[in-house]
Amino acid sequence: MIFPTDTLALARALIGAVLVHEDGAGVVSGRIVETEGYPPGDPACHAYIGRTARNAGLFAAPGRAYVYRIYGRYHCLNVASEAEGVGAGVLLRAVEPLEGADRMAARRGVARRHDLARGPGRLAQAFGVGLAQQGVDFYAGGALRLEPPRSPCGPIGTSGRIGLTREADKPWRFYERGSPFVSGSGRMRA
DNA sequence: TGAAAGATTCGCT
DNA sequence: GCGAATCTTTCAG
Repeated sequence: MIFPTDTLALARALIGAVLVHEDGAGVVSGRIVETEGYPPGDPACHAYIGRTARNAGLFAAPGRAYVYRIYGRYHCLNVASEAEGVGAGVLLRAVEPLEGADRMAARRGVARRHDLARGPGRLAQAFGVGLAQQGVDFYAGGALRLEPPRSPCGPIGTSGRIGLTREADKPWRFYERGSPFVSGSGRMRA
């Protein structure tokens, strides 16, 4: 497999990789610029409390999609990692739109390119990803898939994770330095 | 059966 | 920059 199974290694490797989603109307794709890792045993990980109906996707084989609803309004897209039966994954937080930016804008209702997929909920909405994509294999080359970086990515930075109330200080957030598409500046929370 | 918390976003001040 | 919206899942009694 071109992507590692170790959670944090995967989170880093995904920076610069390309997320592609083909739906009935066309292709949307984007270059991943921000991720967060949720390793096994992490108190902030959904799987930490044990396997439930909701987080079962995290226990799937590496490379499977785990989609969950947050705050009742939005979806977040994750990639399962480690091994089947282990609850861990990587959250995709932001991408730089490549193809289909106009379709993202239509779905999101915004015109500014850097606002199309900056943030987990926005990313899922822009790509048209929802619970229907639960358990999809990113490595199988299907409608929803991950592709290797098309161009060398810039320097990668790390920081504490965003939006968490526990373990937020762990440096398990990865992002491309200097990219205007990361959600880091301007919307950090304590 | 009831109550609280959560990996967020949008809108108004 | 700060506070509200919104609903599913999970924990407690």
